[in-house]
Amino acid sequence: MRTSSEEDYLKAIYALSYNNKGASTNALANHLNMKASSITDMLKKLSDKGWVNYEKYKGASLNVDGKIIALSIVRKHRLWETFLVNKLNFKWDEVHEIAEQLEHIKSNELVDRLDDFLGNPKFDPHGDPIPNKNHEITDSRKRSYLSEVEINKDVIIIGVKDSSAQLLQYLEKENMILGKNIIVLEIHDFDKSLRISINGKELNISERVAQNVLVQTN
Amino acid sequence: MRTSSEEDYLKAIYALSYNNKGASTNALANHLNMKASSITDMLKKLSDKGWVNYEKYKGASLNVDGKIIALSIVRKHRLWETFLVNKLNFKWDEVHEIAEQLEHIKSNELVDRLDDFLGNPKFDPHGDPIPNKNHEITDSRKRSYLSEVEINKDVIIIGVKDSSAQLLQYLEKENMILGKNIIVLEIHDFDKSLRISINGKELNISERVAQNVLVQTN
DNA sequence: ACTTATATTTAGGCAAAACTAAATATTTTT
DNA sequence: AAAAATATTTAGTTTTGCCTAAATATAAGT
Repeated sequence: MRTSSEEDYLKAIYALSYNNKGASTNALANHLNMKASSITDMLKKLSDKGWVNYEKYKGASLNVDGKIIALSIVRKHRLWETFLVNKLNFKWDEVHEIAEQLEHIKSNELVDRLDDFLGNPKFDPHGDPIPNKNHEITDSRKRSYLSEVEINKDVIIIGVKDSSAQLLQYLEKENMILGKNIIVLEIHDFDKSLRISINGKELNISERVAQNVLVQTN
Repeated sequence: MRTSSEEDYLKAIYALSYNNKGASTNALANHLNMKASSITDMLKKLSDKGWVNYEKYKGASLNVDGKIIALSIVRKHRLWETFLVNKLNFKWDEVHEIAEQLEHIKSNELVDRLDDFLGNPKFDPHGDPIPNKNHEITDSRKRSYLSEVEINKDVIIIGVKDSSAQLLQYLEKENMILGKNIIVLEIHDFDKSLRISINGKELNISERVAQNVLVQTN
């Protein structure tokens, strides 16, 4: 058995682990809004429970069992977000907090039935891929952040990195919503801000925003 | 703000309070599977928070604020059970545990949207009335337990008292499911067991079972 | 009414999960 | 390579919500 808190840590380690690298204590503390000492405590515990590889001063990474748990939480989170948007008509910037609670509900039967009820969706309302029953993510789309797209390439918005309500509301206001086509027209040297074309209109956005918008490039 | 644990206590006090009487420490301990000393601790806390009237050695009752909270939890529990049965095709004996978790999800918006999504149901799959947005229960049906029904009266199953999986499975096996008509043919003196007619067939059931089956008598 | 039984409370303790402050490692800068 | 800055861990504390054991209050039986 495991607690919601443990699940949150596993999910955070998963989120912060790029290309086989683990997550540092400070990065986790920052991500989870906690003090570093609390992270150290929990990493020891998760290591004892056999879900995490942890070595003093060297951060933590998920082992096979830990990754399965993390992916099952991600799966639940994204399925519930899909439910909230597709069935209960929430907007995509309103669902994160609720899904943070729902992802901890324990019942495999429930998750699988919810999956079927939603029509086994492959992506959630933010464009993120939903792991399947076997904890596999299959996302064949080539994706990158808008800040890294080459000029004049036609791309489609498929998600965001930071799913804070502030960012989502900003994007909504500028009509930069899921599925929209974007062309990067110019990158200004002095601040790396972008001039983009969307809906036939031109628009300037900051580097910060571009770094948080996920696009499909093929 | 309040914890899931506090919500469980308020719900338990509500469940054990008949005709303006409160709930005793021991009754609560039994209902919640905890020790009496734990109950005393929490009753003091709930009293300090202004949700419960508590006097030493005299048990606890809900005040107006506490009752509103309890009813909002009951409302969530019953709406989620309805969702699980009506939308995800669970059977009525499989949903209690999951609903015990879901009832603690915090979001008024979510509850109200769920209510609408389900078509504003008045009763849950066990036949219990669902409190409305304003925490009012309106159940005009005349109800009693099967053990108290007069002989030869035609009644309809509308719920159960003890919603344990064992009882629900027993009822399902005997085809005593929600909405079925029943006539009590005879009450055996020596053990108060009942001979009833259901689906045109005759059947014997124990007093214990009859005491747990809720029926509509008008 | 007094004794016994039952119910409830008090007192003290424990584990989980967070914290602060101090100590120690590691990394970066000069 | 030493000093300074940053990151991490250790040690000790707090709160929540439960527990056990002992003390006390209430209820029941004779």
